[in-house]
Amino acid sequence: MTDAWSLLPERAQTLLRVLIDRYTDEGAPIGSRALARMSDLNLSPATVRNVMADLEDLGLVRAPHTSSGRVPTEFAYRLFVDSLLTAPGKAPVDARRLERILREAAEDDPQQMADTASNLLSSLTQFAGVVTIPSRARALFRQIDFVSLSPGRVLMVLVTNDGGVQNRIIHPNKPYGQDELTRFANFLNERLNGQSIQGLRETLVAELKSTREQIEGNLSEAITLAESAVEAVEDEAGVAVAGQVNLMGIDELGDVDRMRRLFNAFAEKRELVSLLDQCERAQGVKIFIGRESGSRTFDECGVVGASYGVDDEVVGVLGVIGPKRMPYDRVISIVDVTSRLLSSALSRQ
Amino acid sequence: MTDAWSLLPERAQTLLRVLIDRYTDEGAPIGSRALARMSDLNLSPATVRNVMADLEDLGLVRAPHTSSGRVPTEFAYRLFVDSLLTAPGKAPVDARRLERILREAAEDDPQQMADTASNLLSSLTQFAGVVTIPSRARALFRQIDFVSLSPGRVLMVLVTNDGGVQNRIIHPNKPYGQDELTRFANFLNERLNGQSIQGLRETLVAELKSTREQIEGNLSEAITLAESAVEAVEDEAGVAVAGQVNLMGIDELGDVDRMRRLFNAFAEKRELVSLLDQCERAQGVKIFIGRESGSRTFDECGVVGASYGVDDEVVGVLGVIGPKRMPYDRVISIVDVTSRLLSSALSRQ
DNA sequence: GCTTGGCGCTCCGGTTAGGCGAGTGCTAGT
DNA sequence: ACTAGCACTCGCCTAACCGGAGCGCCAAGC
Repeated sequence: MTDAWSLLPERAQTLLRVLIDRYTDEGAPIGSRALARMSDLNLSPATVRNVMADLEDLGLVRAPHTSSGRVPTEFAYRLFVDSLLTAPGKAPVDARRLERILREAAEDDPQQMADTASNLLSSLTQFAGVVTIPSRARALFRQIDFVSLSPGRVLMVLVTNDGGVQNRIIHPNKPYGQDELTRFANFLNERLNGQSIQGLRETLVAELKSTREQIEGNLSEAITLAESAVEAVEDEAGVAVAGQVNLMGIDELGDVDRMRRLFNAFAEKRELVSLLDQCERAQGVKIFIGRESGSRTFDECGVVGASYGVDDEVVGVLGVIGPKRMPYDRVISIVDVTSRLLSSALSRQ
Repeated sequence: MTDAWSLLPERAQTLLRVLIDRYTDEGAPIGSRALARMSDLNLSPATVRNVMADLEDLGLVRAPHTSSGRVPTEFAYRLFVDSLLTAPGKAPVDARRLERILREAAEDDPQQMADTASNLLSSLTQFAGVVTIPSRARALFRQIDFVSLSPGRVLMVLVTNDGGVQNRIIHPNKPYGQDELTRFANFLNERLNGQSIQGLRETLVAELKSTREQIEGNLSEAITLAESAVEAVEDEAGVAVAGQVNLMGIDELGDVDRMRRLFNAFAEKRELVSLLDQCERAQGVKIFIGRESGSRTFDECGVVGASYGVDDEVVGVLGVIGPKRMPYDRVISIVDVTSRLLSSALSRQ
C-alpha cells in the first residue's frame, strides 16, 4: 500500500487531520463551520462542505444522518495512523523517569515488571494497559528444589536466571523422603545449570537414557519430576492488565451488554492474549482499529501494541486498548517508548 | 436486640416476606393488588394497603413516591436477614461436589485455592465472589533458599508447610557468593524448621544475640536476610476476586460513575480487604446491607461474608458482594457452606 | 372491630406536537 | 475557484397530554 494519505489534496489532508483531532476528543460530529474556524486555512464553511463531500465519496468521512456534522471513518483513522507511523514520532514522554521505574521493576520478578508496565501504560494513556508476562521458556535454568510436604505431595520450586520463580505441587508415584528428594535436586542442579528451559525437555530425555544404564539408584525418577517443572513453565501464560476501569463509561463502547463482554474478555484473558499475539510478528508498533482486530468483542476498540524482548528475540507483547477514537499519536509514542524501555531494562540486568 | 421480626403481627410478617421476595427479583415497587394476589392469605388489596401503612410507620417499607407500590427498606432487609440467621439454614447446594473441588484446589497452593473458591462463589450466586488468601503468617517454616542472581542481587525463596511459596529479590549490603548463601540457608533451615512464621522475628532476634557471641563466621548476616523473608510474608495481602462482571448492569448500583468507583475498589482491593476483615471477628455469617458497610463505595451493595480457618483459628475471610436487593437466604447458605468446606479442606490436608 | 369495595386523587411513563439550532446541498453570483 | 444565501432536513428539548397503576380515605358489611 503506497501512502494513500499523502495522495490526498493538501487541503483535504489538513481538514481531515483537524477533523480527526477534534472528533477524537469531543466524540461528536463536527460541522463545517466549526471546522472552517478551527483549521487556520481561512476558508468559508461552504468550501469546507465541498471538501467534505469529496472525502465522503472516498469513504473517509460520513454523516451519521442527513445534515449533521461529519465523523471520520475507520478507514480514515487507518490512513491517518499509517501516516503517523511513517513519520518520525517524537517522544513527548519523560523517558528518563519511565526508564528508572521500569528498571527497578525489572530487577524484581517478571510478574512485577509486567504489573508495573501495564500500570504505567494505563495511567499515561488513561486507557487500559496490557502486558504479557514473559514466558520463562527462554530463561536459563538456575536451580531446582523439591520439598516434601506430606507423603505423596512434593513441592517443586524452579528458579530461573531472570529471578523468576515457578512452583507447583506434584504427586509422584512413589512417596519419597526429603533426603531422597534433596539428592534428586542436587543431581539435577549439577547437570542442568545454565541450560535454557526451552531445550530442557530434550536434555532430560537424553539424560534419562544415559542414566538408566547406570544403576545409580533411582535418579531417573528425578528426571520425571523435573519434567513436571517444564510443564509448569509451559502452562503459564500470564498477562498483566491495568486500568480497565478507564474504559468504563466511554459511551461509544456501547450498551451495558457490549461493555460486559469487553470486561469479560479482560477477565478471561484468553482472547486478549490472542489479540496481542498478533503484534509479535510485527516490527515496531502495530495497530488495530475497530474490526481490524478480527474479534467481535473489540470491534469498537482501538488497539496499539508492540513487542518487547532481548537481543532481537521477542519475549513478550504489550499494548493499550481504548476506544477507536483515540489520540493515536500520543498513544503510539507511549507504547513505542515503553516497549523500548522495557526491552532495554531487560537486556541490561 | 431481641428478634424484632417475630414481634410483628403474623400477617405483616408474611406480607413483608412476600414483598421482599418479589422485590428481590423484580427490583420494582410492588403494589397492593399484586401483593394481595401473591400472598395466599386471600386478602383484599385494601387490607394489604392498611398493613402496608403500618409497616411504613415502622420504617419497614416505603413508597418511592405518592401512590406507587412499596419497597422494603434496608431496615426491613436487616430484620429479615436476622430472622434467617436464627432460623436453621438448609443447604440447598450440592455440598458433595463443592467439597471435592475445594479439596483438590487446597492441595495446590493457597493462591489457587482462593481463586477456585471465589470462582465458585461468583458462579453459584451470580454476584462477585471474594476470598482473601490466607496469610502465611500462621503457617510453619519449612525451608528457605537463597539463590545468587548477580552480584548484589539475591533471590530468597521461602516455603511454608502449607505448600505456599514466597519469593522476593533482596539486595544485601555485601555481595555473597552462592557457597556462602547456601551455608546461610543450611544454618537457617536447621534452626527454624517447624517454627511459625509469626513468631519468627523474635526467634531471629534471639538467635542473632546468641550467634554474635560465637565468632562463627558471619552467620548473623543470614539472620538479616531471613528477616526480609518475614517482611515478604507480612507485605502480602492477597485477595482473589471473581465475577465482578456480574455486577455490571445491575441498575440500582447506579450511574456509570458509581459503578466505576465500585470497580475501582475491586481493582485496588484495599477497601475490599478492610470491608471483609470486619467479618473476621464474627462467628458464622456476617452481613452488611447498604450503608452498614460504612464505606461509601458499597452503600448500594449487600455483602455476605464469613471467615474460614483451621482449628478455631481464623486464617481468611470470604464473601459475596452484590446489590442490596439480593436473595439473602440463598447467598447466606452458599457462603456458609463454602466457608465450612474451605475450613475442612484446609484442616485435613 | 376488622375487612372490604368504591371513589377521588397523585404520580409516573410514554407519546405527541411544536420550536430551535445546527448543518447540509444546491445554486447563483463574484 | 470561492463564497453567500436559501430552503430543507434532522436531532433534540420542552411542554402538554393521556392512560395506568396505585394509594388514602371513607363508609358500608360481616
